[in-house]
Amino acid sequence: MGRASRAEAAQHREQIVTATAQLLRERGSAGISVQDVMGAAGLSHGGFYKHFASKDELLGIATEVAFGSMLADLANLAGNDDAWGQLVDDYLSARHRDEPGTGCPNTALAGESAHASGEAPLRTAYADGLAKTLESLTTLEGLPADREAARRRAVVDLSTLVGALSLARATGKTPLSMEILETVRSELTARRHRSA
Amino acid sequence: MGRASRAEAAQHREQIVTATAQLLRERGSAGISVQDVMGAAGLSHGGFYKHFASKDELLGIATEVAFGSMLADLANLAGNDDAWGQLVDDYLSARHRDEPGTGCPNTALAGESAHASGEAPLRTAYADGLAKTLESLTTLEGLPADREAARRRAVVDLSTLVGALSLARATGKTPLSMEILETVRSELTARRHRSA
DNA sequence: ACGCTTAGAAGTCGGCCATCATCTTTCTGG
DNA sequence: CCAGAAAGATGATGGCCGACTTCTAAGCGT
Repeated sequence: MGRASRAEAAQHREQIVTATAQLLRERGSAGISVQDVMGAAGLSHGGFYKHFASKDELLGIATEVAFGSMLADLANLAGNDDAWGQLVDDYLSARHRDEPGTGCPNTALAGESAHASGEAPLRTAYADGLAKTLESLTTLEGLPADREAARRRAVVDLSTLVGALSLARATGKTPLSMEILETVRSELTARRHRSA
Repeated sequence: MGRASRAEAAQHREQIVTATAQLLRERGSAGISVQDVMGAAGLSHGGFYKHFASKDELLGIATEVAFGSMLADLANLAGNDDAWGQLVDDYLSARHRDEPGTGCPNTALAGESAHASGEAPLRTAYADGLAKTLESLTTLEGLPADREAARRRAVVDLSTLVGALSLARATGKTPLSMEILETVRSELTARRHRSA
């Protein structure tokens, strides 16, 4: 294949980023190679550096994209009534546990960000995404009146969601994994109803 | 150097395992090489396979050791009154965030276990360690009477602790990281006092 | 003391990130 | 409209580092 048009090239770039955003959440940064992501986009590995300066740069961009789609889903949920119940049920579902590639980057990429160096693009993208997640959660579930209380509750609830999903994923498809999901799910919905 | 005596060899093996248990929690399995762990024990990389069948086997053993010391610490805490407050303060401290190598494997190795294959020694060791952690937490904070409620609370509380520490580590030494630690810490101690 | 076993050291093979020469095709200025 | 220039993609290549195997020599039982 010779050369692609500008539109095609842009599309290729988007495919690379999209594929990386998924593979990164599934396997982690060490689990994917440049060849992997180029192959997923249907391209050869050589042209990668016409699109990105380094693998690290791509990981940062993919992290932004992953957070972007997740925040969009969260915003869509805002209109729904009982948005909180929906959120908890989806987040702590067996489906979300088994499909990290399309799931919440706060959980899937926490370890990646922790191991990345301080200046790595992935780390800054993660910090930005987490901050936006907390803002969105705060406005989602909090009344404007007691905004500070809503913020605190958002921090605690997100911690619980992320921790429960992490533990469930670490144990795979086992009874213990299901116990964690179900216990936290019922406890979290009950707690919200109590204070609502 | 030719060969070491049996006692020296056993000591070498223990050094390898201990160093791995720390490095694994700090950098993750992909972040450490056989050369790294052998170098940490003061040896050359070649002799590794006289001690372990594979890197995966070592990671499993190191995971067991990490959980073992952590469970011992947890058992020591049981005698103390206000063990819960102690636990929360230690777990969500800046020190624990910044020193994963000596910290809780439930958090540090959750992502590793999630990415490992179903039969990997690390994964089975993690599942076993998590189960024991939950049992220990259940007996620590629950009255024998309502054991089921104690178990449920242990699951939720551990999820919250693991999630908060994961998020704090992902954001490093930033104001957001401190906010997460402090918010969850105060919320968790308050919740316990309320129900005690 | 002797040979067999075993711990350790050097070597091997493969994969990964990044680069380059080359080719093909698309933009662009006259 | 068209030729030169540049961009996009390819396959080969380099250098490096990884897990694992093969050689060597020092302990240990008899």
